[in-house]
Amino acid sequence: MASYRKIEDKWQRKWSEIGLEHADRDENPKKFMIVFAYPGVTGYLHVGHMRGYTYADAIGRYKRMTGHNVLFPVGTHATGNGAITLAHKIARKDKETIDYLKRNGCTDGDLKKMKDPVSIVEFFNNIYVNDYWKRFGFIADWRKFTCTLYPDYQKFIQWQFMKLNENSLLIQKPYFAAACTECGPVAIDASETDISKGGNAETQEYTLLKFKCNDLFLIAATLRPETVYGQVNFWVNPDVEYVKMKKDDETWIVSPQAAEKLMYQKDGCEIIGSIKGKDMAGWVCEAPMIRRNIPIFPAKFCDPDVGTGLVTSVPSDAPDDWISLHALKNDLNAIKEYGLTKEQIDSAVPVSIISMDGYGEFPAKDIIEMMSIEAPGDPKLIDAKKQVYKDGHHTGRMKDICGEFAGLRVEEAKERMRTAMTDSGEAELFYDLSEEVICRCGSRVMIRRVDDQWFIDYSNEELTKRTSEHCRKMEINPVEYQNNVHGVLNWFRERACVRQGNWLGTKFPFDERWTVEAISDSTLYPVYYIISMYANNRTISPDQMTESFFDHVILGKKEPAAVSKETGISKDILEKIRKDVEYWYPLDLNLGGKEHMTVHFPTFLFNHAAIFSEDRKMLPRGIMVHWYITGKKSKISKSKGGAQPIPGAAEEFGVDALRLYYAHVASPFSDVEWDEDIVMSYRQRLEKITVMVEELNPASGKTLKGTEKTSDIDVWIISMFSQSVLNMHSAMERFGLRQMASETYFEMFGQMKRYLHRGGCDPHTIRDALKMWISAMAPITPHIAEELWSVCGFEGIVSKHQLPQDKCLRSKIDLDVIISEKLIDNTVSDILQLYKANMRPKNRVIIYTTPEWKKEVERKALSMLKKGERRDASALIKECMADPSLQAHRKDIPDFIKKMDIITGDRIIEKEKLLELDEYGILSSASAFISKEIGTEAEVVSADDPGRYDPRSRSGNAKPGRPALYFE
RNA sequence: GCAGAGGUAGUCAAGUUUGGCCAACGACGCAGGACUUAGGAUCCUGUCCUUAGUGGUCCGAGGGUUCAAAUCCCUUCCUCUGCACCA
Repeated sequence: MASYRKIEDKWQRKWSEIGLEHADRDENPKKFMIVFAYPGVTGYLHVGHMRGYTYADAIGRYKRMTGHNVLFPVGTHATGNGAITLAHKIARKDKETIDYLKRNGCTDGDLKKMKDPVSIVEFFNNIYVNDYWKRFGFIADWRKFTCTLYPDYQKFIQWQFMKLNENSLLIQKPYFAAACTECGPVAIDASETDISKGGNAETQEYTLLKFKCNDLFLIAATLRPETVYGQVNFWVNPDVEYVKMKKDDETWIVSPQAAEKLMYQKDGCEIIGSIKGKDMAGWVCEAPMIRRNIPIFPAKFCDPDVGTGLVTSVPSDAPDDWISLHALKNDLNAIKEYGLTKEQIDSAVPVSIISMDGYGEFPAKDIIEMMSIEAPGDPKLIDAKKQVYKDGHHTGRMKDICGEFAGLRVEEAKERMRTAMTDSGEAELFYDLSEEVICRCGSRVMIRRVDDQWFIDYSNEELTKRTSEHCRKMEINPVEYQNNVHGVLNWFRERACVRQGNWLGTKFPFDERWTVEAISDSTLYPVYYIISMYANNRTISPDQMTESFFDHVILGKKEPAAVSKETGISKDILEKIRKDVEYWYPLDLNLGGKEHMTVHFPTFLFNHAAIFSEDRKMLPRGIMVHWYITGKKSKISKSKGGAQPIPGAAEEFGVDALRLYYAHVASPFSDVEWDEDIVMSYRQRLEKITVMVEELNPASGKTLKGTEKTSDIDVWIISMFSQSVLNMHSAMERFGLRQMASETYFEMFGQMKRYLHRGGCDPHTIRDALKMWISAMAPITPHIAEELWSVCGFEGIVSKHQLPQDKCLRSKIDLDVIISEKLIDNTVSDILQLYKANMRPKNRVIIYTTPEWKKEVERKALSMLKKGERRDASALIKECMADPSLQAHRKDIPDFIKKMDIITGDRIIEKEKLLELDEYGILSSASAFISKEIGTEAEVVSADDPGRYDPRSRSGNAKPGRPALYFE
């Protein structure tokens, strides 16, 4: 066989030549439309990414081979700032980036072309299509390729937002977003795509508590508003110079850093002066909620970067407060230095406010003792704080002292108390990041209030209900996701859908200062694949893609004549596109990685439900989620410099070996660790199969010198193959690619091996079997399948061949033959089992068949079972005793019945067949084969032969399907 | 925190929905043999202990239901994943 690369090229060219990839509407009512969630254009992909894409192609090919007209379009998602960031890095010759690009095959010439974001997207679009998808032999309709930056795609997105608006699903309200002071909104995630530091930061919601002190308000920020009943004093950092900030008609005191942050979130802020921390020590202020005067004490743990730099003290539940208060009480110098009075110090007595499992009166004290923390500033205090916070949140209840909140769980009290205080004007909300975040540009990222943010209202109850109901009718895999997608839909709230700043994407149609963000422009797009070709081949221009145009072709609204007049698109073309949409939609399967479960898939479902609200037959039919290929020990062969590039892997292993690897290595619903040795073992498996098929090749005429008479074994192989293909069909109803692969590359291979081993050699049988086998290979390993198909001289190309269907397959399955062959195999393996126990025959093995009376007893048991009677040994014994034909064996019957297996379900039919078998005939005619297998002469003796040779009375061990044995 | 997934023999990994062909598919690894090639070979056999085909133990741990549990129920330990302007 020629090299993999040659074979791959040859057949890919062939498929293209005959237009296999073109998906056009026709008269076939069975259509299948499949997409995978298109990738974001952020650089090269690696071998892990091909897993899901390969599933999509294999499913598409399978559907094509089972009578479907298949549409499998592909595209890319370039919205966002990935390409912008990359362009910057290339421009400033960032070493890491350049190395990474070159490692993946990027040349200096390519680099020169990658000057601006758009050319970068074009560059990668080309790589994805040619080096990944075409290289892997995908049969996708390339004419329909689209990218989110294309002007026609953007017209589609604008239309989509008009429709959302029409359905009252766009709302505007203030929003607190992470944003760079220079670049605008940024995404904070661990991969740090937008930012250079702080990927693990979280947005925290603080409650700003206002402490009145004459005409000033000291502002403390807390994450635990429920602890206000435990406030006994207030902390300032004596070393910090705080600012006085005018806030509407109040004057607030906060740290300078906090003032800056507040100005991004609140109106009417103005810095009007400053005040030293140490000057405030010794003051008294009024605590919110409890309305009690508490003293202000100095403490160095107040960090001006965290919250407001001022802290309210709840020693009962805050370890920092407990230990600082304790330290202060013993620090006479400090008391003197800051002019604190003894009364003040004595007044600060911890108040027990929350009861928690595993803690006493003062949780803060307990944890400090448990962790043996001795002084303020101990780094262990961070963990102590987290622990108390967590335990309190889970198990805590408010004590009686907490007024109207007494008895509430902490979780609930937190919400209620915060609301009570914000309502009364004693508190306000404030958002901050849990750690410092720095933008790619070097500026600090802050939480900024955006007054007129647009949202898609996914919290809309009617929409959620409708979407959720539709999900029940869908085919969603894995079933776990089908079950909990409803929870995800309910959990969805409004989602900010547009943003400002440096960002590639579609302009928001109602306000062009905004750009549609990356999730919201990739929800309804599968339907656009049906239309994109007409824009790609310039049948229509983006200008002509007006609201009416999409209303007509997607929703079937408006008269074609009117739309034609408005857009200048001919009526014929409009009708053609509309018919295409009606033909291909709904989408049959959307396939994507597990990361899509909580964001993309829900919005995909929501948007379809929203936009096709009047045409429910257009709602998607299926979703399949797949898990990842991960790097070895969390890094994909990092020693070799990162993940293996796709073209290199294709070269090394061959595309089909990789495709088989993805399909078979594990369930799609679990992560797999990339391991080259395992990929190699799949390559070897394909080689074994190739060698076997080539040797069997009916066209070569070099083997097959047998009797050429159809025998049991020929019936057997066709039965087994039919059963395997039948199993494939039933597995593929839920897209069970792994089982399909298992049947084809393991079961059928093993069956063919056994057929040859057993002496099978009928050319007609082999021809029929190969046809089935090779066509079963075509969805997963199409190149090798085509090559073998052609080597065997079969007509046409296998990718267009139809797999035999259920009815035809069932008619070819001969259960009797399958069971007789199983009897033979069982006999052989029983004998080998005895060899294992170190028993070896000196001369020969005698095989005794089952006596008729035992079969009769089992028949009676079966008929009782079939009548629906419970298995009842004593009734069965009675019935057998009464049967005159069993008289001779009365003594053995009870013992035999006790040892009988329990049979249920489908096995009843099999058992019935087994009881009708002519064991003696079958085993006698297979005795030559058996002898060969066991390496000793085998002789078959009927148990019902009264004069049989049976020196050790072994024949009594026989039962139906399991002959008795005697070694001598 | 919220939500979800999972622990199966040396390794990877099926089986769990619907309890009974389960000592538990398969692959890899390992051992022995065949062949005779220098190929990441191929073919056969074995791979928990024990044994005339039996019996014992076994599916994270501990209980329970049942004639029967890897599978159902409860408790417990451990691991992993996703969480919204990141696709």
